[in-house]
Amino acid sequence: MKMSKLFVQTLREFPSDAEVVSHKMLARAGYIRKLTSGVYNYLPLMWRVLKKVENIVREEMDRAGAQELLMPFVQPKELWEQSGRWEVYGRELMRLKDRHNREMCLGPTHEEIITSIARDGLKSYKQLPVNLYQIQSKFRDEVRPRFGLLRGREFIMKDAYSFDTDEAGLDKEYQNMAQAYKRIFERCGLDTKMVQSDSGAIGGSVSHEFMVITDTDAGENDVFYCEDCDYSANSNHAISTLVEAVTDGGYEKAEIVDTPNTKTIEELCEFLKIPSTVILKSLVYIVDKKPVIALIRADKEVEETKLMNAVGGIDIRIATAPEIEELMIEKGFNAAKGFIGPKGMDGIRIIADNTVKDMKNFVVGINEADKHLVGANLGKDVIVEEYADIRLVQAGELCPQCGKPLKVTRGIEVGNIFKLGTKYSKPMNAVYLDKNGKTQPFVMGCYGIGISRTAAAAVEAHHDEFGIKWPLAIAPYHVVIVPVNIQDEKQMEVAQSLYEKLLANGVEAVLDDRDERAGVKFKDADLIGFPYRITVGKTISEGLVEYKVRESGVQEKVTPEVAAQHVIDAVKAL
RNA sequence: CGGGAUGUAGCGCAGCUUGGUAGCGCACCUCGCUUGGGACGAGGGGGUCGCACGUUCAAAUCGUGUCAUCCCGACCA
Repeated sequence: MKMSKLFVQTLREFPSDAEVVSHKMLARAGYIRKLTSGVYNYLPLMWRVLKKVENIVREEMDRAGAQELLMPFVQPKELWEQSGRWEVYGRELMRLKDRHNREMCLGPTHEEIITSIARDGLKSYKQLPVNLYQIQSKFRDEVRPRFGLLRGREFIMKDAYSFDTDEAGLDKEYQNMAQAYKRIFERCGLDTKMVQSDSGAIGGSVSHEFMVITDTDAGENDVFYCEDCDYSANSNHAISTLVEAVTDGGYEKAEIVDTPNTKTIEELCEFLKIPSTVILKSLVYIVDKKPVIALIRADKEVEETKLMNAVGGIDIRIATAPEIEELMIEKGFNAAKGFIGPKGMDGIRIIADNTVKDMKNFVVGINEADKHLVGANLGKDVIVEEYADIRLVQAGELCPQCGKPLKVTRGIEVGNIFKLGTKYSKPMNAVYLDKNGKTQPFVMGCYGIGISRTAAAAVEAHHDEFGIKWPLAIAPYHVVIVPVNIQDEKQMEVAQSLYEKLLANGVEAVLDDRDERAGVKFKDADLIGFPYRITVGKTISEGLVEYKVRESGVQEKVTPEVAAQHVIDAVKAL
């Protein structure tokens, strides 16, 4: 490709609406252009990158035995009613009506569709196992799209679905996919961590996420991991062993004491001269529009997804101050934000974290302003009927596998694998006949990779102040050849023949034939992120060109033949 | 959902307070000059100032509404 013909416009400045690196870089370097919130045009450079990621995914999925197909973007309501998700998926599901007023949606994922395909096409155990996948645009009407391609409303995803006769078969395929994913991300030049995760709205029991580790805001997930063993988990699923702490308040009897102006845990600790580990904290959440009280040791935080799962809900948020006051008044108390407690909250579901079990003679709110009950005990002063792990792990707590302190980092989720079991096959009556002629529901798994997110994550992981440093395997082009002065016949001649030689050897090369000053070409090359650059300049009089590696910054003066060979070898090694 | 901010040329912005028929930098086109890290000079093309209604002789500018975009928040007791 000649640079003069390449459809790209680099900008001098970062667009004002971008805040994360990948969004800034991709927009400024002319890869993407926003059409509307969370929806982007993939310009030619971007499309080349996306196709490369897709092809790597395709090759590895095929190698793993999966078969590609393509399902529709528009889906009928009826199938979603069969799975029960039409009601529960919420506003993220983009719904629309056709001219006959029939309700449809834009597919955010394809469990319903693939299950209907399997239901119709897989009749016998002899046809199993099967793994079907597609690469396609998805639409999710996010509450707040941001971070460019990392959290778009429309994005490209690879989604695969496996069908097995039993759990053992599913386990095997799950491992098979985990291996395929490792190869895929490695080939894309990404370091990923496979972490345990909650299975979320998609449902099912076991799941793992593949995270690109980053230390920026672009990583929207907290990942807890152990450096001494292989334990790692998303914060919504992580567990830990607590460091030992004082959980006995030491009070000799239960009594109500005045605790003026102690609306926060810190104020209460200071006033009573006690550690927060002997305070029982009461938090009000609204789960599926109904209040739920969560009890937890006050030095710990509640993990909302865990709480939601414990309750069995599908939507959760912390209650607002007015809602809390309303609840207190409804139960016959005066509004006293900061002093709420479980006592007298009849009819409200109360769930206590497991940390509460060990607490003795503790301090707890009693729904009265400026007062707390000290020396409280379970079964007497606080009645708990439901315990669960609803605690957010904190760095420094101990690894559940080996007992060493856990660390935390941020991660970008680029892939996930789920064991669905019969979550969809049962309600949708997707069954096959087993050896005994008996109908059985498929045992399913599903496996996703965010193609566009993977590309953006690669930029997050590989860039510097000057621009993108694409891994060779997913770079839009492998190399740019820069003749410093296109008026110089010798330079152009060498550049042109280098260009042709590289093309002939299967290298994707760009010849920067623009009549621009060298600085402009270098800036653009760095911004766009060509993995290699060959500069043909003054030193051509000595028969030398400059060969430069974008990733390392290493450059050397070599003959055109040697420079070409470097690139050809690198590309062949892919 | 709540709060805040912003919509003026492809991108980044000024002009708005104090109404008078739109400007700067980059990008783009032409010519000259220049050619190793975003040169310089001259000339040029491109905008119903987000949209609607209103006030006014006159609206980018004032008012109301609306749409869009971005950020923050959604109370940890």
